[in-house]
Amino acid sequence: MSSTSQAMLNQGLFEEQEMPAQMNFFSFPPNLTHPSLGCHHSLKPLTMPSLAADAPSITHLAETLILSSATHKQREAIASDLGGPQLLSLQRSSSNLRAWGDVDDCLASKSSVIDHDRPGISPLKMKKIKARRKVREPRFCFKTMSDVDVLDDGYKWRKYGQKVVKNTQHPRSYYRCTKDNCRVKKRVERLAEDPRMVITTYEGRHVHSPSHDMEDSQAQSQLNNFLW
DNA sequence: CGGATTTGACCAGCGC
DNA sequence: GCGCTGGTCAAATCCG
Repeated sequence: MSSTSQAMLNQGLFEEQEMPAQMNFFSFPPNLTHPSLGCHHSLKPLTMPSLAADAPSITHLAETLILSSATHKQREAIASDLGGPQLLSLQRSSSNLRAWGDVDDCLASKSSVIDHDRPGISPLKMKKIKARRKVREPRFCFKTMSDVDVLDDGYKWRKYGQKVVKNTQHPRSYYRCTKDNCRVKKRVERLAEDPRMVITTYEGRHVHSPSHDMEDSQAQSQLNNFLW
């Protein structure tokens, strides 16, 4: 386990919160650790963007996480700590409608529905929709408590920008996956109200595996079988 | 010397 | 149309 990973503290799972940027927001640490488990299970944050093509299974993912990684007793302990199964359900709220809309679009395109085949939508409106869609890919956000800004998620990132955003004290950093043809991006910023909290936002979907091997590979690979 | 980071400039979306 | 803001580009700089 890397020092970066060790710096992370859990914040609870799938606790949806209001975010100004209208995105799916999870308090979901990249490296999930639960005391009732004898080991930690590294969950790559990019698991979440990968769900964009299979949005209805987000709740299933949470359930899979628990069901696949622990004994019956341990599952009960986790569920109890999480406040019951309702916390594992990702609801569609007003705060993430746009992101969900993109997910829906993704699902629609998966079923081979072509935009211009849709009846009742004017070409102008379609153009506007496409213009917005070009900018807004499904995004997924994680909140972790960490001393370091860049969390070790197994992928290699190159920083391409930094910006001070309005009403925040801390700059937002922009990263791009270094892999060729992989257009995944992530943004990293610290929470204004609590600088100890790091907000990591992923956008896009990796077309490759992580760039380096993770430790405790057995549990890792077992879990990955469910997630990738 | 090559790759990564920094940082000011530029661009595009959005609200008024 | 204009100004504000977030996101990206790319030249300069840093660093191993």
